[in-house]
Amino acid sequence: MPEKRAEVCQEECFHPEMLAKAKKAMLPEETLHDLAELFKALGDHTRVKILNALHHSELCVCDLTSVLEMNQSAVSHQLRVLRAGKVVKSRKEGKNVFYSLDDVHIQQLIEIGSEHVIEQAHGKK
Amino acid sequence: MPEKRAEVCQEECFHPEMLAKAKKAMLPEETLHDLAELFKALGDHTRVKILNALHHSELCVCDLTSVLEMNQSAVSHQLRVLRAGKVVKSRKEGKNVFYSLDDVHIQQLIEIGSEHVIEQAHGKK
DNA sequence: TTAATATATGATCACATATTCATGTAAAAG
DNA sequence: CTTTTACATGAATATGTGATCATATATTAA
Repeated sequence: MPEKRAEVCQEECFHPEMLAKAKKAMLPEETLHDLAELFKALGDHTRVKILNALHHSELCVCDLTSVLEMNQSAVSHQLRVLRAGKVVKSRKEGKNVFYSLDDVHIQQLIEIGSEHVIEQAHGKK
Repeated sequence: MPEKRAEVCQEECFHPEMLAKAKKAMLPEETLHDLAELFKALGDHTRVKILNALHHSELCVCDLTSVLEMNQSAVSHQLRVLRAGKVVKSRKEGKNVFYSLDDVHIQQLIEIGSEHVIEQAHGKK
């Protein structure tokens, strides 16, 4: 009659070789942290829409409010998140601030992600 | 003396050609929604760590609790999110449930994302 | 100077979400 | 059957987050 549940699984549960390999191949904690922050920055409906709009050319904040049909404050707040997450970069020109995707990686993430969800939606086996 | 702020920006703010192009090239709402959900599923420290562990081979829940050094309940809850987001798939074998990345797209997202954050961390100009 | 425009940001609030704890379920062993 | 093991899940709670409102800043024009 065990007094409490085991804290960890029993030995027979482990798969030592695969487990050792997996542990060895883990990225450093800092990289994993940054990676989670990156995907978190991408993981919002409004921000995905912004990135989609910026896919082919830079746009100013005002252009984005027009594409998104949202008020300027909400757009600016989300742009802040994207800037902090190094997902977009900005360029000031007079009263306007133009935003664009930070680099080709971001483009690729959007493209590959789109492919994935479109395939899923088409009900592949 | 304007009684309230303008609801939308003035005409001189817009960049009609780029704006029209951007609007035309927008992905369908449903795709954008799914894309945001996909990145949201990836956007968490625990889940990123799970995906990193699964990068080279499938692992059972118990293996994952060992890699992550977290209790089984927390791991299972996060696996549920990953399953719902079609990020991982599972396979039952006796008492064990083995998880693996859903397809090559997920591998690519992890790889490209890692490249991006590692470049950023190395302070490129 | 004052006013208008484009953008940024702090505060608030409602809602989402990650972890923990307790418990449920399913498979295998005794 | 009962027990054990591996995993799933509901409830509760604490923390995070997105939209709105009001306001601040910066640039340009009058």
